[in-house]
Amino acid sequence: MPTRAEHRRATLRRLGDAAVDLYESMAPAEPTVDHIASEAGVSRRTAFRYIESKEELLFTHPVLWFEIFDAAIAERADAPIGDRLRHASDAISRVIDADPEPVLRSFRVSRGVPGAAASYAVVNHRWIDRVEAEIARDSEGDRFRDRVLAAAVMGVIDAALEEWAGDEGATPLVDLVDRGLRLLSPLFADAGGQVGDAARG
Amino acid sequence: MPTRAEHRRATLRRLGDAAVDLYESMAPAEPTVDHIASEAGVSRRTAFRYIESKEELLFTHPVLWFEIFDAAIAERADAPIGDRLRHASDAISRVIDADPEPVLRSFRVSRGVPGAAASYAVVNHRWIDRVEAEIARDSEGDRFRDRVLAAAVMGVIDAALEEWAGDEGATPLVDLVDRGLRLLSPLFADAGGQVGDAARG
DNA sequence: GAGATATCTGTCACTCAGTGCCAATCGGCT
DNA sequence: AGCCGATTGGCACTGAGTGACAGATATCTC
Repeated sequence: MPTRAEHRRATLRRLGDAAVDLYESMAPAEPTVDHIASEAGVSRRTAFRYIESKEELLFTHPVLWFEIFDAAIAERADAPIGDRLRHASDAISRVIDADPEPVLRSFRVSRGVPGAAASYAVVNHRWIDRVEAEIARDSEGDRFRDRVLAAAVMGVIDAALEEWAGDEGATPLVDLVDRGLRLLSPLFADAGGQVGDAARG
Repeated sequence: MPTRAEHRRATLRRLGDAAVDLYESMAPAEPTVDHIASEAGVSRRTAFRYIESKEELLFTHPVLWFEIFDAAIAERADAPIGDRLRHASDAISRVIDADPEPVLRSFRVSRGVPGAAASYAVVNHRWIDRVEAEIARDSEGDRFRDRVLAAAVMGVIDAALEEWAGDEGATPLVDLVDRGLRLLSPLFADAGGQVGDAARG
C-alpha cells in the first residue's frame, strides 16, 4: 500500500476539484493558481510540482483514463485491434457513465476558458500516440496508415465526448462511442477486426 | 489597394519570420517576445496586437492557408465533397511544395518548443471546424458523423505534414496527402465522392 | 489642400504564470 | 532511533499578457 503515491494522487485530485469549483464559481473571471492551491491546501509552488500549466487542472480526468485504457487493453492482449480498442473505450465509457457529473462539470467549465482547448489538445495528442502504438502492433509497419487511423479513432472519441457533454450526458457515452467506431469499421475491415461490431463485453 | 491591410499582413509576416529565426538560432533557449518584436521592428505591445500567444508566431503559415482553402473550395463549389476537399488540399500542398523551406523550418523549430504543440492544436481545431462545415454541406445533417469525418481528414493532413517534415520535404506533400485521403475513401463512398480518386488538378 | 475621424503604435505600469534555489519536514527503511 | 530520498513551503526572479493613455499615421470628407 504505497502511501506516498496515494498521497500524490489525492493531492492532484484535490487540486483538480478545487480548480473546477473555482473556475465555475468565478466565471467568467479566472482564479489564480495561488487561489486554487490554497483551496486545495497546498502552496502555489507545490501545485506547480503537480502540473505544468494552470489549465491542466481542468483535465485531470482524461489523464486518469490512461490507466483504465492500459488495463482494458491488457485484458484483451491477443484479440484483434478492433476488439481491443472497442473493449478499452467501452471500459472508459462505463467508468464515466457510472459517475458522469465531475467529467461533465470540467467539460462545461473548460468551454469558457481560453487556453483550455490548447491544454486539452496536448492530452489528446498523448492519446493519439497511445492509440497509434496499439494499432501499430497489428499493422504491417505502415506508420503513416497507423497514424491516420489513430487520429480517426480519437476523432470519434472526441466527437462522442463533445456530443455527450453537449446534451449533459443524456445519451450514454458508451452508445455514442459505439456508433462512432462503427462509422470507422470500413477502415479496419482488412485488419481482421471489425471495430464496433464485437459483442458487448 | 488596401494599404492598411497590406501593412498588417507584412508586419505579421515579419514577426513570424523573426520568431522562427530567433527560435532556431537560440535553441534550445527561447527568445523573449521583446527580442522577437524588436527584431521585427515593432514594440512588444504591438506584437501582442497581432498574436495572442508567443508560440502562435511559429504557426503563421497554417493560418495563411485558410485563404487558399476557401478559394479552392469556391472554385469547385458544386462538386461532391470528396472532390472539393481533394482540390483544396492539393492547392495548399502545391503552394507548400513550391517553397517548402519556410514551412519546414517552422515545423522543425516548433518540434523543440514545449507549448508549441498546444498552439498548433488550436489552429488545427479551427481547421477541423472548417472542414466539418464543408462536409456538412453534403451530409444529411448527421453532425456527429460530419465531425468524425472531419477529424479523420485532418488526421490525414496532420500525418502527411509530419511525414513530410520528417524526411525534410523529400516526398512531395501532394503525394502524401493523396495517399492519406485515399485511405479514407471508404468512409466517403456513400457520399458520392471518392476522396483521393479524382483526376489530378 | 485642411481638418475630422478611425486606426495603429509606443510607453508605462500592473497582475500573475512558471521556475530555480534553499532549508525544513515527512515518509519509508534498516 | 537514525539515515536517505521524496515532498514541501518560502523567497526571489524572469517574462508573458493586458489595460490605459497619449501621440502618430492613414483614410475620408469637404
